[in-house]
Amino acid sequence: MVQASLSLLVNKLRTRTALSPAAEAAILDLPFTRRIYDSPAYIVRDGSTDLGQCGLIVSGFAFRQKLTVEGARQIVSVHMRGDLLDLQHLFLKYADHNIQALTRLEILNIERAALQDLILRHPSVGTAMWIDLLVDASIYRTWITNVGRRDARTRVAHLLCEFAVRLKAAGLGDGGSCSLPMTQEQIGDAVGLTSVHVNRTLKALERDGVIQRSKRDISFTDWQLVRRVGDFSASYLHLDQTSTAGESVLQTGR
Amino acid sequence: MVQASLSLLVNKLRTRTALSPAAEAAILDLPFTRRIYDSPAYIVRDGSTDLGQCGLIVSGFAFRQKLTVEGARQIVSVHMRGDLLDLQHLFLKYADHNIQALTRLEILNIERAALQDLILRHPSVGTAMWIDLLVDASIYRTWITNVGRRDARTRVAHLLCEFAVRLKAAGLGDGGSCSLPMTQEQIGDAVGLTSVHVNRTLKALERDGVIQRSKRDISFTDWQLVRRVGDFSASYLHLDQTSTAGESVLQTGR
DNA sequence: CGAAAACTTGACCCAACTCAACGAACGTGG
DNA sequence: CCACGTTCGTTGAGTTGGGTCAAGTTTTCG
Repeated sequence: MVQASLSLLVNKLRTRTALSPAAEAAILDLPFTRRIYDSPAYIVRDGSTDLGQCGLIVSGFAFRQKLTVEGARQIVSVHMRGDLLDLQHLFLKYADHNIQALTRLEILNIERAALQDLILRHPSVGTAMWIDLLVDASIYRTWITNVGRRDARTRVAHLLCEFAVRLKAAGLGDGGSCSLPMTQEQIGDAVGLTSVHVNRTLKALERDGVIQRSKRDISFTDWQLVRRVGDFSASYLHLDQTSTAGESVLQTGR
Repeated sequence: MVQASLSLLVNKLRTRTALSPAAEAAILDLPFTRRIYDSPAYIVRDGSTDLGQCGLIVSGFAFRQKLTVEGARQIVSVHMRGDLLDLQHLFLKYADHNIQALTRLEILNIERAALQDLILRHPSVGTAMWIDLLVDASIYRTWITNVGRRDARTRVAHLLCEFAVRLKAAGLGDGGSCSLPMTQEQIGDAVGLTSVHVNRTLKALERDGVIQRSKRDISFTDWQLVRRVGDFSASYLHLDQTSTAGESVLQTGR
């Protein structure tokens, strides 16, 4: 049970780079505490200097978010099972954004000091986390591009594609759907639109046969079509970091 | 002369975390080659697997950029003296964006292997670079927010504020101006607007006394005013990582 | 079962875009 | 150092994608 949780971290880091057996053992030996958050709970607050823990998501979803003076909210990333939340703050003095639970969230907290120590002792772990950071940065760049230069239809479709691929990579979906627990307002906050316009956009995508919806579940029958509509190529997710061949989670189109 | 160049890297990393004398010496001993790029030259191309070098900017400016299928361009970051360009790709198999020279650019190329080795031998260097990565990520998050949730006036002012602060931190400006060698089209590509609208926005900011312009130089007399107009707080730049007190490059307003 | 939250839909509006023309600055070669 | 082509900046007129407001309707959940 205990092992099962930290092995999630091992598996995650393994997708980033090869780990030595000693490193894997050391990860499984990390001390941790378990914690549950309920939906709108803050896990980290912007400006907080209390960054002693690093959270690993075991189940549920979380998102990072920033607010403008006007009170507008921008979701800058969404995280799921296997993601490390506080790598982004591991060496910083204070948080520069908020992290919030999107759903009921099961977190495994690891002491910052233990993690820093682990990285020192096992460089491959440091490398894996470094790569994780790089992938996050790549996603940020893609989101800037998405929000800055694509129209509503493309933006929303792109987001759906990203989630479908990431959910599958996290072992949570089949790649052809995304049962994302986001409200339309939250989707809007992620792609820089209003909830009203997200609603119209989703309806249009459904009308055009690009997506199917039932409740909050969104699915695709024609992956190539969604990809095209969303101007999506999965390469920025760097899911093939460790694979030698070109086997990929989904056809990425690069 | 040779030392003078790599000492730029030492100084840069020192702003991220304390370095051991041995680490500093090791940095100064890194083998490198110098290279000049002229303005629209590509330094790294999206998809490239040729990521053997890591470039340090000695003089000039560079930017990262992504293109959509529609051919629209989004500039996702701008870099200046002291910035490390390829930390973003150091452990990845291929580039996920383009890096281009914004001006004539003097780069100091360090072998990826030498850098990886340095990080292994001197953990403080790894930490400093890690922090550098974290700050880049923080800037990305801020840009997503800027592009996704602010109006044109605020967006442009925010960008100008960021550059003023970063230029000063890089020893290139007085904090009250930014002589940025960007065309209005490039500014537009950075904030998700058209060049025409950037032009109108800059004129409006000038008319309202927020900025002054002569040629491409933009300056502020009233920093607090620009900050307010741009909804800017410098905290996301984490410039006070190593300072113990609250001394800051500019009044950051947090 | 009832209240609150989320989703829909319509009518109207406006910030930013497009297109287009022109002027200013810049660099390059003769 | 000047002529000239090219890039960059400026401005106007008209258009539009997405926002706002507001009133339902449906879903969710205690």
